[in-house]
Amino acid sequence: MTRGQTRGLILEAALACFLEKGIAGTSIAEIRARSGATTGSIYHFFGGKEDIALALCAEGLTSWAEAVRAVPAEGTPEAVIRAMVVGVIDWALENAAMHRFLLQGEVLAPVAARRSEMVDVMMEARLSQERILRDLTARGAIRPLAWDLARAIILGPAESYLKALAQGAAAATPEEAKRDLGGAAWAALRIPGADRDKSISKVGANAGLKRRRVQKFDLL
Amino acid sequence: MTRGQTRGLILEAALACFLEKGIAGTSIAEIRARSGATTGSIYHFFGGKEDIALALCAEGLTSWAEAVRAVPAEGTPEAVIRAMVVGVIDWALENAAMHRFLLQGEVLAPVAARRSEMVDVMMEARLSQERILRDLTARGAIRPLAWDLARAIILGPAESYLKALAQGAAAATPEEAKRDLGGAAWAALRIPGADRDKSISKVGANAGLKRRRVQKFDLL
Amino acid sequence: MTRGQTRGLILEAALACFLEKGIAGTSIAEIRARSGATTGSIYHFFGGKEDIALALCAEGLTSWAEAVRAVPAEGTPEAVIRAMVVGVIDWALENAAMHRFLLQGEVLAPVAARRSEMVDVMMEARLSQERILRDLTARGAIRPLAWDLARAIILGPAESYLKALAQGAAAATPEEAKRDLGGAAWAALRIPGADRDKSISKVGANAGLKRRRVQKFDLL
Amino acid sequence: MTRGQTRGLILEAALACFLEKGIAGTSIAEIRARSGATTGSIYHFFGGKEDIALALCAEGLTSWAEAVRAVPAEGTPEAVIRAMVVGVIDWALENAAMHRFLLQGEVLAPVAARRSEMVDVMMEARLSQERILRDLTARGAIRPLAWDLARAIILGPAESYLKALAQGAAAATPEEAKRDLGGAAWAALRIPGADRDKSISKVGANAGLKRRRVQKFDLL
DNA sequence: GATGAATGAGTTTTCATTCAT
DNA sequence: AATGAATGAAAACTCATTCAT
Repeated sequence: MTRGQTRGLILEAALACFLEKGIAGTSIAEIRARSGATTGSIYHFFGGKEDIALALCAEGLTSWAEAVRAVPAEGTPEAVIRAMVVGVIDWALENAAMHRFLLQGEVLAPVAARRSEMVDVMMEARLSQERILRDLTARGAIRPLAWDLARAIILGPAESYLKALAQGAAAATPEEAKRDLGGAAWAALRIPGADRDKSISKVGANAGLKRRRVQKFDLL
Repeated sequence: MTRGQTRGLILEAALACFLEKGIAGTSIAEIRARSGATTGSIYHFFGGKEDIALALCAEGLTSWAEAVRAVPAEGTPEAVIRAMVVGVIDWALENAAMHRFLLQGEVLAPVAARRSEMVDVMMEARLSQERILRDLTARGAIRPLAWDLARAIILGPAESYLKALAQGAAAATPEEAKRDLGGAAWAALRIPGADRDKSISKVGANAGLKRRRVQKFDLL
Repeated sequence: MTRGQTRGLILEAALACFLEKGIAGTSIAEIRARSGATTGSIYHFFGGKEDIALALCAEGLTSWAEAVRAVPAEGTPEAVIRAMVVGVIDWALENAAMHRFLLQGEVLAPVAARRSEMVDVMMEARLSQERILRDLTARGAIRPLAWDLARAIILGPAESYLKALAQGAAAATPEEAKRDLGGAAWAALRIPGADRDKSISKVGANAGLKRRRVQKFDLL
Repeated sequence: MTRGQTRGLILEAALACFLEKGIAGTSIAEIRARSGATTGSIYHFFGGKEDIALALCAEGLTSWAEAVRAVPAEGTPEAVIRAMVVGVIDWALENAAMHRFLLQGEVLAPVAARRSEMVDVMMEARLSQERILRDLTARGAIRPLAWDLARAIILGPAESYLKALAQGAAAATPEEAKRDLGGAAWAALRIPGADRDKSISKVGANAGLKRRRVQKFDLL
């Protein structure tokens, strides 16, 4: 094994295996064979299969959180809502393997339980979504809905579509999805009579935003 | 073991185990311990672990399909859309464990492979959803979207909410969710200028409805 | 494997292996080979290697405790002291393998930690020794020594001899040892001028005997 | 790692590990963790685990042999016997860890097999004990007992006491033990009617001392 | 129907040891 | 001297499944 890259090869191979057969369905031997690493090396770098999954998870969640935080919060309300939908879909397309890995139900629960740094990363990402939505609501730019329902309305359809896409069961192209699901989210949240072009110059002060405790997480 | 209920206890225990650790992550020994049945009993009633999962799956899918088909297809377009959302949420709340079980990625593929009658049950349920949406589209009652996108817009938010609810991370009550997510779905799909009260008397002929190939399945 | 005797065969084989190579030095594979049982059977009956050792230990300690309690506490003081020495040596000779097993330092510590029933068994055995010695002391039949020193004086030499015997390094025969070590113990504890033939009819009331806490154990 | 003390740290850590879990039960990784040294360092200084044990053993045996040889063989028989008991207890108290290490059954056999110079060291030490006892016996100063029984009578109780002490189960203080176990040994070996003060001026010629084959070794 | 001992292949994990840096 | 990645054989352990009772 070429020195210094073993750890990465193991993670790469493990991700591929986990996607094909699930974590529980993958054996260390398969990871070993696929990565070219030896048994000893795998246990040199990781505590075991679950630890590999956790490492992948940390990597994926960090990347996802960055993407979430990178969603622009400025522009018209419609642009902001659409950007959220586009952000999710783009990240999932660019990180297809990781996205499917994180969707595997068995993945996130152990992370929340064991890796508190990861919990913080996710909290922060969700907070940035919450901040945007609460601000739009406060400014009367979208309908006054419970924050988690607004989030479900914006991101739920995207996730539904992405799941179908991952399974090869999607009829619409990603471009159509971004356009139509973004449009649908805006249509669902906009206030019919309101001005349409009040652009947001800067997200207002987060005054009164209280961090509610959220114990478990999902990407969407 | 009290006579005649062993089989049920095994299914119950298996469902709980599968939810906690996934099918592959659950061992027969765990089902044995949780159900109080003996190894021999389990193999008396079932062919093995996968067979138990299949039995659970068949039970769940049948119940789900009934719920889907029971959604009234008559009334105003808005009422129909809202009924779809309410139907999903109600079924999931009444069958919480089964709902989460069927959402596990590893569940449905083996069913599709082994139990062709289950595939028919699922196809028929999905077809009934598709039929309704295509009909609404054809009549100009909702926006003309790809069928899978329309489905994602209606059911995606509900699923998102249900996930949060199952994790204890939902702020809104089920009643709020049904009302607001139903409303959002309708707002997203309705055609702004159209008459609002054209009620559907009967779902039109399935004319032109072509059964597209769907390789994998998801409830939502 | 003939039904119903597997567990015993495993214990038997394990004892032989442990004596030859120590617990840590014995592999499950060796126990499997020697017992004729399969890996699965070993894990069916025991939790692992340490659990087998614990089971052996429990067996051995119970047998030892019975032997200790069976030592007659009546007769002349000299006879009582000699009986203690003889009791230890006889038990060790009759249970040679178990005796050597229990002498392996690694054995007793985990037992004390994990099996409280065993701790009770040993406490009781030691208590019966303590009772006898305290009674002799109280009656002025032996020198007034700390109870643990009296015990060391009586049983220490026997244990020393038995260790040498187990290693094939003993020059004296067991008969000589019982006679001479019994005699030595009596010579060491008797009070020179005292009557020699005050026979004990019955061990006196255990008045004032307070059970001191003893946390760790050794056979002798 | 501070220069020049790595080797010592490794030995120290290894001794602690060996005492806790035995040699076979200790892994190089544990010694590494406990010593703070790296795998490479350990193999730089030692050939492997057994080599570390051997080094410890050599160190301990040399110290023990010196203590044994330092026991004064002159004075009254009683003083000589008492000095043997005191010598053993004092050495064990000053070298508590090493004492317990050398008592572990698995320790001495490999040494005897691999390090012939160590065998000589041990033989010589035992020989010096044997010489004293044979001389006392020959002069009629103590009872005529098999040499190994005399040794057991003198050192067995001390060892019994030391074991209890190491386990925290000893009631008597070391001072009491030295006094009372020394006294007991003398009481057990003295010849009742004999003169009490025949002091030994010099250990007699080793006339007739035949070196018996001793296959295995024990400190006591 | 029910029981739980028995099976043995497969999987996970440990560990002494080597070696390039 | 020191480091820690890499190795791979050996050991520990799991588990679905069979079967005599």
